[in-house]
Amino acid sequence: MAGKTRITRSAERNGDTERRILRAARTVFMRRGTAGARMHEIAEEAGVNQALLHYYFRTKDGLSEAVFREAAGRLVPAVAQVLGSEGSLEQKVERFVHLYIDTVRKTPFLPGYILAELHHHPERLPGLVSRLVGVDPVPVARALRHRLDVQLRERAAAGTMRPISPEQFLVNVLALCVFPFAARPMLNVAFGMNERAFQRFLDERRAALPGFILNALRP
Amino acid sequence: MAGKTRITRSAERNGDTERRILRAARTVFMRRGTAGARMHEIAEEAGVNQALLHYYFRTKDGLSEAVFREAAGRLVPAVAQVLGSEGSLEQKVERFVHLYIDTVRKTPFLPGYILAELHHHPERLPGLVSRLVGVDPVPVARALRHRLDVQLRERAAAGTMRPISPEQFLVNVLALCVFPFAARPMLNVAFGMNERAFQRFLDERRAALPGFILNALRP
DNA sequence: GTCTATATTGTGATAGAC
DNA sequence: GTCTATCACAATATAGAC
Repeated sequence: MAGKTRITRSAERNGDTERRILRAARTVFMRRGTAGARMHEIAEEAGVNQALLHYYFRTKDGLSEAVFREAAGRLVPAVAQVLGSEGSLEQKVERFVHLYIDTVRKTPFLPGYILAELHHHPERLPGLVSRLVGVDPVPVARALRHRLDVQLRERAAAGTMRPISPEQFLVNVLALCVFPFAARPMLNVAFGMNERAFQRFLDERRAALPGFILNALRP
Repeated sequence: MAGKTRITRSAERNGDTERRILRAARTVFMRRGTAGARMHEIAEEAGVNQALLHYYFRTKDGLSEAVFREAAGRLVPAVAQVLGSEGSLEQKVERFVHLYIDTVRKTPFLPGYILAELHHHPERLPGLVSRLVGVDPVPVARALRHRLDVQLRERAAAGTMRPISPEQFLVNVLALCVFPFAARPMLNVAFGMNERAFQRFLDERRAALPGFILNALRP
């Protein structure tokens, strides 16, 4: 019967306070952005005192970096993995579309948050990716780009695909996957799209997008 | 020789202080976001005293709304205009791509700023668009959507185009135009794309995108 | 209209009891 | 580890001279 027997608040003491804080921070940072987020709100959301945030993460900056790192850590590896994998362009495109939509669907604020953060703190990206991958990201990106380039050129030479630069190709694929999430509020207003309609929209998109992309490159 | 003859600071008194402030605010809000922007920095950027910002715009919130309204006011009408115009789908797509890229190129931070703002303050959008257009935006959007729908259905029935919903169609077009700007920082890192390379990238895109989109919908 | 000085709040962070 | 109380400073906003 040692330890705290009394339960002081609704959230029972279970030792995973740090995770609770991180989770709350994720929620708040994603909806308010780093600059707009308030430590007070995070503490409230986590059901703990504000001082505890500092106990675990010293500063707001530390907390925000932990959140951002974790958030980006969900997407960057997924992208790199699919692009780096063996397989035809068709397979890569389909895998990527499915993986991206399935992943982000669970945390739909993620893309908007990441884009916004990168927009306001572009300097964070290189350091972040380095830490994620453990190596300098620039040569890795270059290698991936190169492999894609080779595949696209082969196809163009064989006449089975229109010529397109790997940069344009990648931006097209990313754009079509990312934008619907980043622009969710716009869709809400412009199309009166509620949560259910948005989910249907995503289902439809998941199925149609690979064909759309590949068809666009037919000769 | 009445009035102020002496020029106290590098920026000469020319009476358009309000515009100078608004311009500075636009710059700062776009790069820092509304929450991250500091009135102090705006005043410095405008070359005036901080108190003047309050003289002209009372509060930071007032200033930020003026900026956001002006920013969105550059894009929303352009979108509506093209979509509402007469002409074939081919014409609309090409016009839109060209208009969008040409417009935004001059202020490349605009899309990222708008997406970020809408992400953090989705409640602002309806009120904003109403004020811009002067009427309730929802029926207008519905009407535009409907016209597009009719055109798409006609094409599908004639067998000259794959069936696609107007929502998916619009999101595709917007995504392909908007994303490169919103993701500019990512491109910078991932492809080592400097300003000149980005401009070339946009030229290429402006030329290729209409074909890409229309080709994707070939039967 | 524009400035300097100052009031007033908001917000991140720490000290110290328990 | 968690709380309450409080500090220190940053940031918005106002008063009032010129």
